[in-house]
Amino acid sequence: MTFKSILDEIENNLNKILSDLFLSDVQFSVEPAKPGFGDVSSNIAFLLAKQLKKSPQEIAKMLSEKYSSCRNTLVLKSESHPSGYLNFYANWDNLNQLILSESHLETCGDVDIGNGSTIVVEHTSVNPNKALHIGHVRNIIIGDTISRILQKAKYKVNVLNYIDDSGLQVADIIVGFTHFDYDQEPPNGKKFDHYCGDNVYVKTTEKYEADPGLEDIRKNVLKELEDGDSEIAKFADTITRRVLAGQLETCWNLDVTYDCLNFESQIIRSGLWDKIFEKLKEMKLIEFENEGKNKGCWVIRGEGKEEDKVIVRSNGTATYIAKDIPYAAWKLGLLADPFNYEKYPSEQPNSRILWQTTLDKTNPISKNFTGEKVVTVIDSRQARLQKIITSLMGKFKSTPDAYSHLGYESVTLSSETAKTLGLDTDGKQAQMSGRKGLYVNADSVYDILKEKTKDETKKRHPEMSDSEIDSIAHLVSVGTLRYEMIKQDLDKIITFDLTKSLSLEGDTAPYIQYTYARASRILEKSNRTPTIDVNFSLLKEKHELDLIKNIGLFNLQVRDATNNLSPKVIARYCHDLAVAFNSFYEKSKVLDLNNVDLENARLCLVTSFKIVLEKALSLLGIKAPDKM
RNA sequence: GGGCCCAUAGCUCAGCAUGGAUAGAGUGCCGGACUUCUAAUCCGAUGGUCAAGGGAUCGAAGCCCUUUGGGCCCGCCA
Repeated sequence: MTFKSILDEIENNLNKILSDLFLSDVQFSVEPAKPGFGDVSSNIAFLLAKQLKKSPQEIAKMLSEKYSSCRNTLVLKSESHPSGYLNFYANWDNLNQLILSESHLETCGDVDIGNGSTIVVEHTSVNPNKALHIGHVRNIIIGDTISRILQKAKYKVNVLNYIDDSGLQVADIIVGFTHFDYDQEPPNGKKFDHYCGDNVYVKTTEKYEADPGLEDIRKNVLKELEDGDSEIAKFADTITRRVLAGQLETCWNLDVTYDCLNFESQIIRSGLWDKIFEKLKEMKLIEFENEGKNKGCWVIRGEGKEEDKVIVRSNGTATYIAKDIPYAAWKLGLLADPFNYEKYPSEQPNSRILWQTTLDKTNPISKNFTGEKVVTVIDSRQARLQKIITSLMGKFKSTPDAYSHLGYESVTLSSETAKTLGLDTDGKQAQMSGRKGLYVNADSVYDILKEKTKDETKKRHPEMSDSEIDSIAHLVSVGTLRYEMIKQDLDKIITFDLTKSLSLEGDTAPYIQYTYARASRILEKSNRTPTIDVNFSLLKEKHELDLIKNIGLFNLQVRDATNNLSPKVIARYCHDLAVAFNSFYEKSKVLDLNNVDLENARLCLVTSFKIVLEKALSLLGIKAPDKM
């Protein structure tokens, strides 16, 4: 137990007081207090004001008096504030010990919300015809962070990446290769995914605009992609897998890994659609139109004033959204699994095994990557389609919230950055576009950051070896990028600027990582093995207690982040922890105090801080170096 | 025409779910702190009609309604 212990103690006591007063069903809050108002606050007096026909202040006073006779181990005293709040002061001698010894446990920060149940997180899912750009990175980092948090909350998480290898975007580069003779080997050793995106895709789509007659070729290729035996499909398969390899390299470099890759082409060929189509008809979730503009189509009725959505065209083929329905149902385990599984040919960096679906029956391995719940990370431009899927899944499964769409706003380019890419936006931010070549690649951003952080590290540590500098710069670059993508709320647009967005100061990962390095140095120089057998009551300075309090809030933050599927909660927590430590660092010396007991106690605090920050950062996929 | 999201300090954002105390950070600008456990740091100063208007409430940045400004979505494309 952690800081939550004192909250629980207070809540229990208040409930007891309420029942003694024959009051019940009051949903009062017990929360960490704002600075200057003790350690814990409750709004209970406000809520009772009407019922008791007294002012909140009077009630708080009355409750505070009653509280003093409650059994307490963690509360020193309660106090009524003139505003009406009931504030509590912690017995820090006891609470210090509780929090700091807890922090050494492997389970520190764990909350049991998932209870071991399975949950699918699908993210990334980028068309395999181009390299990942900074907009995709937001999706990837949100998805990866959420899956780490859910794991901490005791879910068994299956991370999926959906590979749309039979769509229009893939058809476009295939047309480029087959009709415009693009070389299959990129020039000057360019990464294959970059080459396909920057050269083949952009240039091919330019040609469509110049010659509308090419549209037929494109349609034909698209059709052949769905037929697994066609030469085009086989060729496309080799191309998309090479692009995918490049994309995965980018993800792995950012410490993002997966459990399984699901290929759209295989979903199409598996016949899952036919099964779900029958089910939709049976359950009368779709209707056949006999007249009107959608005559001859199967549609889902729009709610209210919304338009009907065509699912099956009048020529009998399924639309884009229709392809998503069987996949969503498969993720929830609602369909018999038509796939076998094989290991992906390359290994992931953290040795997590990556599987991929296959329809090859020669060496059948079955696996289960479905989940009782599903979180699909897609940007909010897809909200409408995702709403339809969510509602359908709610009807298939008894638990209506089993499927959820985690939406987020897009990443746009600042006008300055757009200008460097050759687009004058008249001072406005610009939407990225893979087709128009208007984007900033993830790999380039990483490279820029790496150079920058290398320079910074060299400046500070001229004595370091190149490999040491390289590994620090890698951790800091990845951290910076990941933190930048996660620190604000999902519904805020991120305007990416090549210079401004890559700051290493202030509310950034390097700030937090630097704090970690400071702690590491203290422990290193102390030449002592950390121990928790110390006199905790020696820690009583305000900034010490503040740091301890922050350390004790870890599991509450994990709970908050999980319940709200909100990764930024953890980002803010890491930042708060670092701020608290820096304040401690400035004001309290740890070493050379000529006071062994105090030194031991402070070393214990530094150790706890380091352990908890490391765990919290790991939820963000960020590692901190011991020196930087 | 219908739907979703955003609006808080010069700029970028927390706080809003669950109304209550003094609306917080970062950044910028100005000033200060390296002979010290690492200055990618810290301290101070500056900076706010919480977009506007209305409503319910003892009490609103937060809840409800309206308006304005901005972004996005609404194809038998994917």
